[in-house]
Amino acid sequence: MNSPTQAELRARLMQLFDLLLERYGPLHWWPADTPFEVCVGAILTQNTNWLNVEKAIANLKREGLLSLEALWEIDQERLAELIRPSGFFNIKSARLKHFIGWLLERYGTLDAMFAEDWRLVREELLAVRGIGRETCDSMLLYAGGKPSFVVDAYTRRLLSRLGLVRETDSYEEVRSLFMDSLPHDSDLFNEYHALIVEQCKRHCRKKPLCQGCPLQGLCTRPSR
DNA sequence: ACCCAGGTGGCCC
DNA sequence: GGGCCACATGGG
Repeated sequence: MNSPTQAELRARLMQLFDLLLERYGPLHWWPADTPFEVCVGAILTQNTNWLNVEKAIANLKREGLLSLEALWEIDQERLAELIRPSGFFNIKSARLKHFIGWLLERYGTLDAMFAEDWRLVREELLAVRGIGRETCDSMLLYAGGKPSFVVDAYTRRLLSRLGLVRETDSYEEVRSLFMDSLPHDSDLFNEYHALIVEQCKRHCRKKPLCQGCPLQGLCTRPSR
Protein backbone atom coordinates (compact mmCIF):
# COMPACT_ATOMS: atom_id res chain seq x y z
CA MET A 1 0.00 0.00 0.00
CA ASN A 2 1.49 3.33 -1.01
CA SER A 3 1.40 6.08 1.55
CA PRO A 4 -1.19 8.83 1.20
CA THR A 5 -0.13 12.22 -0.17
CA GLN A 6 0.05 15.33 1.98
CA ALA A 7 -3.26 16.53 0.59
CA GLU A 8 -4.92 13.20 1.33
CA LEU A 9 -3.60 13.20 4.88
CA ARG A 10 -4.90 16.68 5.44
CA ALA A 11 -8.29 15.71 4.05
CA ARG A 12 -8.48 12.64 6.28
CA LEU A 13 -7.49 14.53 9.38
CA MET A 14 -10.12 17.18 8.76
CA GLN A 15 -12.69 14.50 8.00
CA LEU A 16 -11.89 12.80 11.29
CA PHE A 17 -12.12 16.11 13.13
CA ASP A 18 -15.50 16.96 11.61
CA LEU A 19 -16.86 13.54 12.49
CA LEU A 20 -15.69 13.74 16.10
CA LEU A 21 -16.93 17.30 16.47
CA GLU A 22 -20.33 16.28 15.22
CA ARG A 23 -20.51 13.49 17.76
CA TYR A 24 -19.11 15.08 20.91
CA GLY A 25 -18.11 18.66 20.56
CA PRO A 26 -17.25 21.33 21.08
CA LEU A 27 -15.73 20.32 24.41
CA HIS A 28 -13.76 23.47 25.30
CA TRP A 29 -10.91 21.85 27.18
CA TRP A 30 -8.97 21.75 29.58
CA PRO A 31 -11.16 21.06 32.66
CA ALA A 32 -9.54 23.61 35.00
CA ASP A 33 -10.24 27.09 36.41
CA THR A 34 -6.90 28.74 35.64
CA PRO A 35 -3.87 28.29 33.38
CA PHE A 36 -1.79 27.44 36.43
CA GLU A 37 -4.24 24.69 37.36
CA VAL A 38 -3.82 23.31 33.84
CA CYS A 39 -0.06 23.10 34.33
CA VAL A 40 -0.40 21.33 37.66
CA GLY A 41 -2.99 18.96 36.19
CA ALA A 42 -0.74 18.23 33.22
CA ILE A 43 1.94 16.89 35.54
CA LEU A 44 -0.48 15.07 37.84
CA THR A 45 -2.21 13.24 35.00
CA GLN A 46 0.95 11.57 33.72
CA ASN A 47 -0.05 7.94 33.14
CA THR A 48 -2.96 8.42 35.52
CA ASN A 49 -6.73 8.26 35.38
CA TRP A 50 -8.21 11.77 35.42
CA LEU A 51 -10.61 10.90 38.25
CA ASN A 52 -7.62 10.39 40.52
CA VAL A 53 -6.14 13.70 39.42
CA GLU A 54 -9.36 15.47 40.33
CA LYS A 55 -9.08 14.23 43.89
CA ALA A 56 -5.53 15.53 44.16
CA ILE A 57 -6.49 18.91 42.66
CA ALA A 58 -9.43 19.15 45.09
CA ASN A 59 -7.02 18.59 47.99
CA LEU A 60 -4.75 21.38 46.77
CA LYS A 61 -7.70 23.74 46.31
CA ARG A 62 -9.08 22.97 49.75
CA GLU A 63 -5.72 23.88 51.27
CA GLY A 64 -5.46 27.02 49.16
CA LEU A 65 -2.31 25.76 47.49
CA LEU A 66 -3.16 26.15 43.84
CA SER A 67 -0.82 29.05 43.19
CA LEU A 68 2.79 29.45 42.20
CA GLU A 69 3.73 31.09 45.50
CA ALA A 70 1.91 28.61 47.72
CA LEU A 71 3.41 25.58 45.99
CA TRP A 72 6.83 27.16 46.20
CA GLU A 73 6.49 27.55 49.97
CA ILE A 74 5.06 24.13 50.83
CA ASP A 75 7.25 21.21 51.89
CA GLN A 76 7.64 18.58 49.21
CA GLU A 77 6.63 15.89 51.73
CA ARG A 78 3.36 17.60 52.54
CA LEU A 79 2.72 18.21 48.86
CA ALA A 80 3.26 14.50 48.20
CA GLU A 81 0.65 13.59 50.83
CA LEU A 82 -1.91 15.97 49.34
CA ILE A 83 -1.51 14.63 45.81
CA ARG A 84 -1.39 10.99 46.93
CA PRO A 85 -4.64 10.04 45.11
CA SER A 86 -3.05 10.86 41.76
CA GLY A 87 -0.46 8.10 42.17
CA PHE A 88 3.34 8.35 41.73
CA PHE A 89 3.08 11.02 44.42
CA ASN A 90 6.76 11.12 45.36
CA ILE A 91 7.82 11.56 41.76
CA LYS A 92 5.08 14.02 40.93
CA SER A 93 5.69 16.21 43.98
CA ALA A 94 9.32 16.44 42.93
CA ARG A 95 8.30 17.25 39.35
CA LEU A 96 5.93 19.99 40.51
CA LYS A 97 8.72 21.46 42.61
CA HIS A 98 11.12 21.33 39.68
CA PHE A 99 8.67 23.08 37.39
CA ILE A 100 7.77 25.77 39.91
CA GLY A 101 11.39 26.43 40.81
CA TRP A 102 12.33 26.73 37.16
CA LEU A 103 9.37 28.97 36.32
CA LEU A 104 10.06 31.39 39.19
CA GLU A 105 13.73 31.53 38.34
CA ARG A 106 13.39 31.85 34.57
CA TYR A 107 10.20 33.89 34.06
CA GLY A 108 8.68 34.73 37.44
CA THR A 109 5.12 34.21 36.23
CA LEU A 110 3.16 32.03 33.82
CA ASP A 111 2.08 35.13 31.90
CA ALA A 112 5.70 36.08 31.35
CA MET A 113 6.46 32.59 30.10
CA PHE A 114 3.61 32.65 27.63
CA ALA A 115 4.61 36.11 26.43
CA GLU A 116 7.80 34.55 25.05
CA ASP A 117 7.92 32.77 21.67
CA TRP A 118 6.30 29.41 22.38
CA ARG A 119 8.73 27.45 20.21
CA LEU A 120 11.55 28.62 22.44
CA VAL A 121 9.52 27.95 25.58
CA ARG A 122 8.85 24.44 24.32
CA GLU A 123 12.56 23.69 24.14
CA GLU A 124 13.11 25.15 27.59
CA LEU A 125 10.23 23.24 29.15
CA LEU A 126 11.48 19.98 27.67
CA ALA A 127 14.73 20.51 29.55
CA VAL A 128 12.91 20.73 32.90
CA ARG A 129 13.09 17.49 34.87
CA GLY A 130 9.73 15.73 34.82
CA ILE A 131 8.27 17.64 31.89
CA GLY A 132 8.18 15.48 28.81
CA ARG A 133 6.67 16.14 25.42
CA GLU A 134 3.03 15.56 26.23
CA THR A 135 3.11 17.53 29.47
CA CYS A 136 4.93 20.36 27.73
CA ASP A 137 2.54 20.53 24.78
CA SER A 138 -0.46 20.31 27.13
CA MET A 139 0.79 23.34 29.04
CA LEU A 140 1.46 25.30 25.85
CA LEU A 141 -1.89 24.48 24.25
CA TYR A 142 -4.29 24.33 27.15
CA ALA A 143 -2.73 26.81 29.59
CA GLY A 144 -1.14 29.16 27.08
CA GLY A 145 -3.42 28.88 24.06
CA LYS A 146 -0.41 28.18 21.81
CA PRO A 147 -0.87 26.06 18.65
CA SER A 148 1.25 23.11 19.78
CA PHE A 149 -0.51 19.83 19.09
CA VAL A 150 -0.72 17.37 21.98
CA VAL A 151 -0.07 13.68 21.32
CA ASP A 152 -0.98 11.08 23.91
CA ALA A 153 -1.66 7.36 24.19
CA TYR A 154 -5.19 7.89 22.88
CA THR A 155 -3.97 9.79 19.85
CA ARG A 156 -1.55 7.00 19.01
CA ARG A 157 -4.15 4.29 19.51
CA LEU A 158 -6.81 5.95 17.37
CA LEU A 159 -4.49 7.14 14.61
CA SER A 160 -2.67 3.83 14.33
CA ARG A 161 -5.97 1.95 14.15
CA LEU A 162 -7.02 4.25 11.34
CA GLY A 163 -3.74 3.46 9.62
CA LEU A 164 -2.54 7.06 9.66
CA VAL A 165 0.52 6.36 11.81
CA ARG A 166 2.50 3.30 12.82
CA GLU A 167 2.57 1.98 16.37
CA THR A 168 6.30 2.56 16.38
CA ASP A 169 6.22 6.19 15.25
CA SER A 170 7.84 8.55 17.72
CA TYR A 171 6.01 11.33 19.54
CA GLU A 172 7.47 13.94 17.23
CA GLU A 173 6.51 11.97 14.13
CA VAL A 174 2.89 11.71 15.20
CA ARG A 175 2.83 15.36 16.24
CA SER A 176 4.31 16.35 12.89
CA LEU A 177 1.46 14.65 11.09
CA PHE A 178 -0.89 17.18 12.66
CA MET A 179 1.49 20.16 12.69
CA ASP A 180 2.41 19.72 9.02
CA SER A 181 -1.10 18.98 7.77
CA LEU A 182 -3.33 21.38 9.67
CA PRO A 183 -3.45 25.15 10.08
CA HIS A 184 -1.70 26.25 13.28
CA ASP A 185 -4.92 27.17 15.04
CA SER A 186 -4.97 26.73 18.82
CA ASP A 187 -8.76 26.47 18.91
CA LEU A 188 -8.64 23.66 16.34
CA PHE A 189 -5.83 21.85 18.18
CA ASN A 190 -7.62 22.32 21.51
CA GLU A 191 -10.81 20.67 20.26
CA TYR A 192 -9.07 18.03 18.21
CA HIS A 193 -7.08 16.55 21.07
CA ALA A 194 -10.04 16.76 23.45
CA LEU A 195 -12.25 14.99 20.93
CA ILE A 196 -9.71 12.21 20.43
CA VAL A 197 -9.63 11.62 24.19
CA GLU A 198 -13.42 11.61 24.35
CA GLN A 199 -13.70 9.13 21.49
CA CYS A 200 -11.11 6.78 22.98
CA LYS A 201 -12.47 6.90 26.51
CA ARG A 202 -15.78 5.69 25.15
CA HIS A 203 -14.82 3.34 22.35
CA CYS A 204 -11.12 2.57 22.03
CA ARG A 205 -10.37 0.28 24.97
CA LYS A 206 -7.16 -1.66 24.81
CA LYS A 207 -8.29 -5.21 24.14
CA PRO A 208 -11.23 -5.12 21.69
CA LEU A 209 -10.22 -3.53 18.42
CA CYS A 210 -13.02 -1.05 17.85
CA GLN A 211 -15.65 -3.53 16.70
CA GLY A 212 -18.23 -1.63 14.72
CA CYS A 213 -16.28 1.56 15.20
CA PRO A 214 -18.17 4.45 13.57
CA LEU A 215 -14.88 5.74 12.22
CA GLN A 216 -14.33 2.70 10.00
CA GLY A 217 -14.88 4.77 6.89
CA LEU A 218 -11.71 6.69 7.67
CA CYS A 219 -9.55 3.61 7.90
CA THR A 220 -6.76 3.29 5.37
CA ARG A 221 -6.20 -0.31 6.40
CA PRO A 222 -8.52 -3.27 5.73
CA SER A 223 -11.03 -3.94 8.54
CA ARG A 224 -10.54 -7.28 10.21
C1' DA B 1 -8.00 -10.77 41.36
C1' DC B 2 -6.84 -8.79 37.72
C1' DC B 3 -6.25 -4.71 34.05
C1' DC B 4 -5.95 -0.03 33.14
C1' DA B 5 -5.11 5.10 33.25
C1' DG B 6 -4.58 12.02 29.04
C1' DG B 7 4.12 9.71 30.91
C1' DT B 8 8.82 10.32 32.24
C1' DG B 9 13.62 9.47 33.25
C1' DG B 10 17.32 6.25 34.04
C1' DC B 11 19.86 2.66 32.52
C1' DC B 12 21.40 -0.43 29.05
C1' DC B 13 22.86 -1.86 24.46
C1' DG C 1 17.78 5.60 18.68
C1' DG C 2 14.99 2.00 21.02
C1' DG C 3 13.69 -1.56 24.85
C1' DC C 4 12.84 -2.26 29.60
C1' DC C 5 11.89 -0.82 34.18
C1' DA C 6 10.22 1.82 38.40
C1' DC C 7 7.03 4.86 39.90
C1' DA C 8 1.39 4.15 42.92
C1' DT C 9 -3.42 5.19 43.40
C1' DG C 10 -8.35 4.14 42.62
C1' DG C 11 -12.00 2.55 39.29
C1' DG C 12 -14.05 -1.08 36.44
